[in-house]
Parts: sequence; structure tokens; C-alpha cells
Amino acid sequence: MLFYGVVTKQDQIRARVIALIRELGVGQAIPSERRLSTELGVSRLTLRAALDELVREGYLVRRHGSGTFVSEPKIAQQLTLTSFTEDMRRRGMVADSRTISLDNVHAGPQVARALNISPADRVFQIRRLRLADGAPMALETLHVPVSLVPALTAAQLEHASWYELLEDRYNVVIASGLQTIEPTVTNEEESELLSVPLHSPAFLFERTSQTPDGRMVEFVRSIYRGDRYRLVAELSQRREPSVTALAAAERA
Amino acid sequence: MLFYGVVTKQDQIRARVIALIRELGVGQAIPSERRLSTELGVSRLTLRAALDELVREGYLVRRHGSGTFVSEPKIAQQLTLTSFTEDMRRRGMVADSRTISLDNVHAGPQVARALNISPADRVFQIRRLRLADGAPMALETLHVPVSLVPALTAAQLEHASWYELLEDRYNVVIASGLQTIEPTVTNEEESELLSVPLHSPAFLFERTSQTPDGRMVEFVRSIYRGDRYRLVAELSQRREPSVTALAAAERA
DNA sequence: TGCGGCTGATGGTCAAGACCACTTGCCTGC
DNA sequence: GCAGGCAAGTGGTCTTGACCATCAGCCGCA
Repeated sequence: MLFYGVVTKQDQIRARVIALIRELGVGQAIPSERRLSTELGVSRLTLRAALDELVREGYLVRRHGSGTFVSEPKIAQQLTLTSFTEDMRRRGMVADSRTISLDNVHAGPQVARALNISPADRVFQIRRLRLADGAPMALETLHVPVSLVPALTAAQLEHASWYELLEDRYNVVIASGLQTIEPTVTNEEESELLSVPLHSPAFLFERTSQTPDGRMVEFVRSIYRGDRYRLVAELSQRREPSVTALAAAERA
Repeated sequence: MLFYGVVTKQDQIRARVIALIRELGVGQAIPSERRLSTELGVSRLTLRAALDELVREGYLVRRHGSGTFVSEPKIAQQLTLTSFTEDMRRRGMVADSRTISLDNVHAGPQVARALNISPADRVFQIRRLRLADGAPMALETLHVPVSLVPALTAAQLEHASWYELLEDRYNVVIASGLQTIEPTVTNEEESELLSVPLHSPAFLFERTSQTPDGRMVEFVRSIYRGDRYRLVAELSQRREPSVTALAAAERA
């Protein structure tokens, strides 16, 4: 019946529980499942499905026989974010960017395969030096089909988010992507641009991104300084959410 | 009353579906939910709960109105798992291990800080070469307080999972951990053990793990060969359209 | 021959209820 | 006063049954 997006009851419940979570403090218990389900007018199953998702995402912690509690804001899952600017912001640094070159070139075999286009198709090849707190952090080589962003200029890249530019000016929205991470060492050019000694340890990130309907948008190859950048991941056991902080807090 | 392990019906179903998946090829459809649920003698909801998990873990993909299919073996989400053996299994390789040394030593400053103990406390320092399909993949240095596993011997480490050993023999369960990842290059010793040239790119993983009540259990430092190992992360946009969609629906 | 709609099968969602396992605190009996 | 047991409340699991949304292929009509 509803044409505009299917909003399931579960999604509505999710939104209301999130609102509830915001009202409560960390460690506070939300109402019991049975109470919440009657209050919100849904079956316990539906309520649980919504809570399940919130638990998986780290908003809530369940404690069998005791209740469901608002958990510590989580930081994990660094690898789900996409924007250098956002990444640096989370790390408490100020991001900046310096465009080194912008060329209209043939895709060539590797880029063509990554973007699922013909090697003869034209792409913009953009090289940017990424700065954090004013010092070089990463060297980024971005490939994007000319057909997607025909009027792209270097000026547009300055002082503007690449993804906002895509969305606002070219109406291209990125929905998902695949990123691989390898260790490497810097070559001469990279060393010079990043201001590190030759053959310094570095991360090589390769990312492809696509629109909701599966069109490939970009292929990005980034070299991150190993001495300034590292990944952090929280690990948690299968279906054994971390009760640690809560338990400790309550003992205190 | 029931003391013996809790094996839920859902877990049994999961195991049977995984067996089914192994029999089928990538892209093949598994039986419909209704058929599977009657064949396996469980309700459709229970069956779905098991499938949900397998979908989340990447074994299956659902296609509304069409069926549920065996998906490409996925590698993503490396960072949520803890066991080398499991990691390799997911990558379709056979894991093995060779213990190089096992020593009872003082913790020293770095390990003490990681494990939150005194530098004078004694820890086992265990070095293991990790093999995948018979070839060296990683070099692991494990530190664990002697007080936690007083009777540990090298023999116990052979052909047994470290985490199973902890749980079964010493009743130590690991609930969560923190892992950092950096790029590095191999030194002489690492190069020799891993059979790679000197100064080869490699990952340096450092992990600390703790029990549900916050006791630190282990500090692990692993060097992974960069030419054989890489991380893959799927990126997906935050699931916040719920809010806007909800607003739209309520206006309708 | 082509195409459009119909139809059956599939996954997606939801309800109401039941019982189990665990936690907590009260309260009784010692 | 204290310890143990008991009971209420909580999350965990599972069932039966129902309807909706989507897909794919069949079949009849043009």
C-alpha cells in the first residue's frame, strides 16, 4: 500500500527504542521486553527482533534474568566508515587535502576491471595528499569514470567533501563498497610526498564503491603512513556481548 | 536442572544447514524455508533464526520471492573472529601450528602493562609458527600469566585449539578483546621463520583478551606475511534512512 | 509470435502464547 | 543474625498460524 519505502513495524519500534535509549544514561535498564511490547503495541517477537539489531550494533546489552541495559557508546568497527575526513575527526585530528594532479586518462586494464568498464573508457585520475593536523597522512589515487562526473575540476575538490560533491552536484550516492588492506612499503615517490624514509612500512588500501543499483563509482588506492596510522578493532565473542563494563560498574 | 551443555535446537539446525551448504555449490539454492522447516522438524521461525545467522555470517544470500542461495565464500569481517584456525578455515585453507618455544619468564614492562600485572610476575612466553596449507603464514608470540594456566606444557598446545584448552582445562573463558593492526617489515629472524626475504611487508597484530569479569588473559603479538594475507572489509552505509522513511510514512 | 497478466512458490513480517534458564531479592527456618 | 531456599521477574527459545511482497514462469489472448 505504501509506495514510499517499506517501513516495517520493526523499523518503527527500532526508532522508538533508540529515542528511549537517548533519554537514558549508560548502564540504565530499559523496560522489560514484555512491558515494552505491550506499551508499544507489538508482539514480543517484533520487539525482540528490533532489540536484537540494536544489541548487534552495540547500543544495548542483554543480561539473562536481569534485564536489558544501555551500553557504552562503541567505537569499534573502524572499517565501516568511508570518509577520510570522518575517520580523522573520530581520531581527534583535523583533516585537510592537497590535490596533486587531475588527469583525464584511459582506464587501462586494472582500473577497468575494478570499475567494470572498458579499458578504453575515460576516467579521471586524481591524486591527493591527505593531511591530518597539517602533516601528511596518506597518498590517495582516485579513479572515477568521466561519464559519471563530466564537469569535474580540481577547484571543486578543494575544501569540499568528495562524497558530498558526488551527491549534491552529480546526484551519485554511494551505497556500499569493498576494501582490501595490505601491508606494503613506500616507494621513492610516496616516501617523498609523505615525508617518510624510503621503504617505510605503510598500509595499502584499495577500495571500490558502488551505487545502490550496482554501478561502480570509484576505485581508490591509498597509501597510509604506518608510523601515524593504525587500525583498532574490538573483538567480542559470539553471542556473548561484553558485560564487562556493566558488571564492574555495578559492583562499584 | 540441566547441567550438560546447552545445545539449542537452533544450533542443531545451523549445523545441519552448514552440512547442506557444503554439499551444494556456490550459487545453488537450498530448499525453501517451509520445506526445510518441516523436513528438519522445527518451526519456520526457528529455521529462519538459524538462516539469519548464516546470512549475517555470509554463508547464504536471500532473494525475496526466489529462494535462498549458497553465497561466495566471504572473507569480510575478519576482525570479529579470534582464532587462527577458524580464520584459515573461512579462507578455505587448512591451519596447522608448530610450537617453537615455551618459556616461563618475567613479564617485563610491556607485557605487564598489556596484561595489567606486575613486571615481576611470571608469564609463559610461547612462540608458534602458524601454517596455512602447510606453508608459513604467521609468527605468533603469546604471553599468558602462569597463574592462570599453571600446568601448561608444550604438548598441550600441539593439535589442540588454544581457546578450547583454556576453556576445557583451565575454565578460562575469553569474552572480549582489543586488537591493533599496523604495517611493518620483517626482521631477520621473522624473515627466516616465515620464509620471506628480509624487510618484507607484513602485518603486525597485537591483541589482548579478557574474561567476562575483566581479567586479562593473554597478550598476543603476531607477524603475518603480507604476501599471503590481506584483510577485506565490506563497507555499507549506515542504516539511518529509517528515520526519514518513518517521517515520510507518518505524513502519508 | 509476442507480450501481458495470472498464479504459485518464495522470502518477509507479525501475532499470541508457552515453557525454559537465569538472576535477584525476599523470607523463612535454623 | 544468617544461610538457604523459594518465587517473581527477566531474557532465551520455540511453536502454530497467518498475511504480505516479490519473483518467475506459465498460459492465454491479441
